[in-house]
Amino acid sequence: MTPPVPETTEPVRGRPRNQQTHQAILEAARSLLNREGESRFSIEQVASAAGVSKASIYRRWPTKGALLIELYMEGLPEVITVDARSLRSELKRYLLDTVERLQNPLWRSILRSLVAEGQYDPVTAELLRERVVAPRRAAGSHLLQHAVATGQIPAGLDHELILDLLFGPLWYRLLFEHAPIDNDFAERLLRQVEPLLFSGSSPPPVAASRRRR
Amino acid sequence: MTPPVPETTEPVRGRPRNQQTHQAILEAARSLLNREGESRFSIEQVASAAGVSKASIYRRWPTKGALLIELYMEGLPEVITVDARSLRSELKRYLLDTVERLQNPLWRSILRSLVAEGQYDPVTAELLRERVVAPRRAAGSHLLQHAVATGQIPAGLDHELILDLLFGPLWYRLLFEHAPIDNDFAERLLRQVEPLLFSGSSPPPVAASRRRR
Amino acid sequence: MTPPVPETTEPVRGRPRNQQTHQAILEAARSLLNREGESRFSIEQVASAAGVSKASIYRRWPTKGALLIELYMEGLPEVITVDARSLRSELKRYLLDTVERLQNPLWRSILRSLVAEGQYDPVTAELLRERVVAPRRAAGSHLLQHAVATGQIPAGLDHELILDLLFGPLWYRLLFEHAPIDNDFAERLLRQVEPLLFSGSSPPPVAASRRRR
Amino acid sequence: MTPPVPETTEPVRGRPRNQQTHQAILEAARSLLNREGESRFSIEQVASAAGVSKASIYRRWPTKGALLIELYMEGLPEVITVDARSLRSELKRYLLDTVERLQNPLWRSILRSLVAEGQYDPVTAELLRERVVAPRRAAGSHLLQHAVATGQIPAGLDHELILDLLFGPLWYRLLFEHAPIDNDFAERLLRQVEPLLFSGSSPPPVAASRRRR
DNA sequence: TGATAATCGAGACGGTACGTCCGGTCTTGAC
DNA sequence: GTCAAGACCGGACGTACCGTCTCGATTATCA
Repeated sequence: MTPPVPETTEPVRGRPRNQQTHQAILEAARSLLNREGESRFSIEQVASAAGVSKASIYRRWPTKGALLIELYMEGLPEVITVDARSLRSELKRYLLDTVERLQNPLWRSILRSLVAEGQYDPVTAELLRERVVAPRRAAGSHLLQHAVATGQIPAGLDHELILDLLFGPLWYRLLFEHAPIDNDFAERLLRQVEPLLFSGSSPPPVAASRRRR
Repeated sequence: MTPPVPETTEPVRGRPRNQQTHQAILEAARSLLNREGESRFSIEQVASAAGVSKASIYRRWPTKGALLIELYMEGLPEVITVDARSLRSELKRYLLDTVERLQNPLWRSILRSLVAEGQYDPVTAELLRERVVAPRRAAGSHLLQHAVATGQIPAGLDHELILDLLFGPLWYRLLFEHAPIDNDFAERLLRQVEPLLFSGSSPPPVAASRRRR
Repeated sequence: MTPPVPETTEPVRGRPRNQQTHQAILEAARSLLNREGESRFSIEQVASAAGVSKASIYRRWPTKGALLIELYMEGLPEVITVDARSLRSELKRYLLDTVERLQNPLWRSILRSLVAEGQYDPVTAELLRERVVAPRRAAGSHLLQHAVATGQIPAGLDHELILDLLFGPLWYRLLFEHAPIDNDFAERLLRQVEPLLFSGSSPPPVAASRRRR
Repeated sequence: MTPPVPETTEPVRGRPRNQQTHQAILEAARSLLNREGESRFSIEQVASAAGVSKASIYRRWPTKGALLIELYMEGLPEVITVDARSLRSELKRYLLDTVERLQNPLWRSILRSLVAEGQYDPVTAELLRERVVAPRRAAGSHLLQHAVATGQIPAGLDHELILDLLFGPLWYRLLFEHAPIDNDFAERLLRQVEPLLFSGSSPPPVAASRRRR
């Protein structure tokens, strides 16, 4: 998706792909996923709901997982502009955004289907790591490094583990639904994780965070 | 789970279930799951591998998920004796045990299949919550409450969230395999979460984290 | 059924068969067959409808066909008293009796199920010939022979073929239902077959038959 | 049946059916039926013997009965050219042809399976009447009418009943196998039925049988 | 009074078949 | 080369019956 190099628009031989077909497929897939949990998400149903041949789907996406990933990407902001100046506010912003997206049944359905698919299909599993898990972790990692560089947090923290603590609970609640994913959850999650970041040996920089409340 | 009281053991009408059949099914299921990720886990294959009719499986487990849950339960210690005297050592023990179990491909396969199944089948989802998620959370919750009562940790901690922080990362790594689940992970997880519990240096813990409330 | 030799009532060891069970099975079978054509006639359903175990059925009747035959026999008069004095009146009586029985859905259902079963199961096929087809043909044959002896019909007629002409059309209409089996049918059948019998070289004995109309 | 007019041959959408698959199914079905009476005729076995998926069979024939009917039709001459000039010779030709076909175990097997199936499945029953029973009766009826028109047989005969007398005995012997269906049978059947048609010695037939009406 | 034995209901058991759904691939004619 | 349509094989689904079997309980005859 969104290749960095513009790839010299290779001259496209034969009939060009119909953009309407493309959209119809995505639209149908979305509407099927919206009927959350109501039976398995199948290519067959997408095709018939979109009035499209199965081949037209497989031509575009080699795998159910790939289609799901595309739907997932669509729901994300084009560019993730990270204001790395304040770690605290960035974390908060990220969590609240995520929580908001996860209120949407479609979004939840996409992610849950992706995880389900990924447990059996290694290709989807790889996509899931590459496109969903890794980028988020990379962004988080970058944020933490920058915060170290700017003295917001001490060096020597276990960044990997901190990212697990941030993302783990979100997936946990998404997949098992033992408890809601809402703003309250986001705030309590932050409140738990923050002390791990700003608990420097010397007086922790509590001031800034307080002002923001 | 499996109530200790025999509940008036109703008089066994009809031909009793064959324990060998029962074991053959479980055995076959285990061996199929062991060939991790290699195609979907299907009742059909379990039946044929066990030399058993499909009906004999459906007679015992109404659902693929129910069978998986049984396999999951088998791998657990009958009674979870929690030595609640020391929260710190109990947490460590629990995490190391869990990590060890998760080294086993079969165990991982069972849990991953369960999650996958649970994303589509509401019955399995419910089983998953009831038999897998809830008991663990209950035990953890009990542990924390006892630790409060014995003054090991301050009152007023956000137990729910702490449990999310403990279990979330485990599932996160299990399902996405972006990083290993090993003793090192367990120790680092503990090292991160402990300060949230034992925040103050000496017994009665009052700290920055509490002030923030 | 009804063995000619009384067979010395062998001493019956063990618990005797329950006559109520016996009747319950037959009753249930009848009621299932009465719901004509509504799904296959299965031992399983008979057992459950009769509140009886399948074993109790198989103990009495080795085969679905055997059970059906028993139901068939039940619908017949104990003794078939043939008044062989007048072939003409006997034929008429037989046909009208048969037609009347075939008005009964249960009776039709039994015979149709028997034929269906007999096409696949050689044991039922044999039963069908022995118990249903052969006795009727034997009676008819006997009747014809007596009529020859008493000079009612000429010698040298093709008895076998005449029996085929009498019974064939009945089964034909029963199995394909292209036309009803009613009194009109019986009378027209008789009217066609009679000339084949009473078409002696010399004036046929028309008088008697006319008076009966 | 298979109307001569091509009925605007709708433009064949999608991948056309594979004629080899089609033939493989019919071939497998035939070979299974040839192993006469050896177990029930099942779609499952046809599929596996033909190396074809069950779906490919159900796509073509909605019902076991429909497949059997197709096999039945295949064994018939495309067009039934009836030389109506001589009723006597036509009847003889028809009966001898039929008898010859019924010597073939496959043919017998098809018809017997069809009858069995038709006793339980109303759809097959209807097909059986429409495709097997009715056309033959229609042809016979037409023959008789023509014979009346050309003065070969008297008007006023009971055509329906005569057809029952011709076809009934054939089915009767086919289904119960109490006696063979051979040329001798055909000839004796004819010999019995003919007098009913050509009752008078010379052309314009008026006879005892007519007076009885 | 027991021992023996066939019955009873319930229901488990391995099989076979049912008819449907989906996965991914392939094959048409039309564009 | 794409498109819709839809055929194709394979595999799984969950259900229904088949005829046999194995239980504990019951009910008779024989010793």
